[in-house]
Amino acid sequence: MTNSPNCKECSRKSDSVFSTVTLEENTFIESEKTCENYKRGDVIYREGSRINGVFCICSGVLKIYKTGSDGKEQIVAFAKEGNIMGYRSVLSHEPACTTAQAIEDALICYIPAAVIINIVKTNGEFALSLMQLICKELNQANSYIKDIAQKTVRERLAEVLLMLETNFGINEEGYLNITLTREELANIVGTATESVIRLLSEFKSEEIIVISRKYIKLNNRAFLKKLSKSFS
Amino acid sequence: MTNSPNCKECSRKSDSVFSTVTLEENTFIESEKTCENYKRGDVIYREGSRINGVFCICSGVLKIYKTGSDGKEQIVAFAKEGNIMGYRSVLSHEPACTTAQAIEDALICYIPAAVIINIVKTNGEFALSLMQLICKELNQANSYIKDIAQKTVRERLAEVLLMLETNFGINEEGYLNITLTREELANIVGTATESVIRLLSEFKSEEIIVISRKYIKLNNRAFLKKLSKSFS
DNA sequence: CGCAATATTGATTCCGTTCAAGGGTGGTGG
DNA sequence: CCACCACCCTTGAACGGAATCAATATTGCG
Repeated sequence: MTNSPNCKECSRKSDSVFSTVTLEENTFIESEKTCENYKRGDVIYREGSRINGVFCICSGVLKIYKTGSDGKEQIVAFAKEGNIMGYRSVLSHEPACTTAQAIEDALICYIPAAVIINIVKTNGEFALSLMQLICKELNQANSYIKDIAQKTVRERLAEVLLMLETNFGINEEGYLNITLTREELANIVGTATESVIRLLSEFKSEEIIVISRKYIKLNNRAFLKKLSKSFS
Repeated sequence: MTNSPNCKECSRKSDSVFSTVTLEENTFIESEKTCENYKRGDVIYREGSRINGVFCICSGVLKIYKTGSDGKEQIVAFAKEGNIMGYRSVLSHEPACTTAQAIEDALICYIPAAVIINIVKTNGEFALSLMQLICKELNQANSYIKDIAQKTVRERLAEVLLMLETNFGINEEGYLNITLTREELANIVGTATESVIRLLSEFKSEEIIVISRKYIKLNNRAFLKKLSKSFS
């Protein structure tokens, strides 16, 4: 429980579903929500646990993953400022099907389930935009099923690097605005850590990327795009 | 355009989202919908094409797939009676992101986009149940990403066989109520046709399954379940 | 009946995993 | 302040699962 940010600010953030809530709904949310700070590594909610509300990210970055039977994580999404999480469990009254963990310090709001469900039922525009959001995620998930099934690890790594740039942008020096461990990168691509390391150093020696510590810069997007075989 | 089935019948079918539409909405849908028969192999809509309505399946079975850059299909879902398709494109006003093709002769209704969107906006219960449906698919998709990334082909084939039984049931002799080509099976599992054939004949010689032509009977569910490492 | 699609089996290759060992880095506490 | 420890990164070697290529066999439809 810390300094509470203003939801009206959040709702203006890019591609937030909350752009369709009315002023009074906004006020209602404000009055019912709580906020909390999380440190890198903190788990916001865990796969299998009960959630009784949704989480909105004011700042920071989370990874959303499923854990395999051998304990290996598969990252299925990231969440950053303006994003909403946990709606699946809330809407379906089911335990969380993923784990959400901070990879950067984060400030996150919590909105009780009843508030969200009420708005979904009474505000058709909000329901529609939330649906569009879920549909988009569904499409991305289906695309990724195809990619993991059909592409090589090299192709998928190229794709993931481009996705990270699109999703998180670059800083003034051109480096990706996100740092992941090699293991986390492997857990997105769906491969072994060693494979990611080998391929990154291949890309580096082919001058497709530049690596400085944990920071990565894409040097040849056209090549990566061609390699990734993604035409979106 | 053929003999038009009654939507009230459809809406009673198991797990149909239409169970939440009101009587008058139902009547409205009836008056606006059109129906069509499709033969095995017919494509209902193709990835990239525009759809201006949703499809409801009265009878028959479809495969929903994405096509990779080399033309290989990745099946991401099946649709059978009571299911709805194409809502993603309708809700988001985007081209279809998958192809839907009949693998059994099918009778399919078409409901114009405006009708569905109108009901979503005005009937909160319907919006909610449609959302729950999409969320369920999203969760299944994310689970499958993890599975393809982490499990062996053998494990995934076991999982797919169990899924087919759950989804389509068995006939009086215990055989799966669906027949797929080996290639289609491979396109679900995400592997090569030859690999599926080899593994099926392994399962057969281990007496885990029985194969009679295109028909498959699961003989040892417990073993398949253990093998698949799925605990759902 | 004949052709085309589907299924099967074998041989070979190779991509990626696994196992192993060593080097680097950052954070913490004495 | 720096020494130590845990964690992360890197590289090498060997193995193995699955893809690919190739050559039939079988099925079922027109």
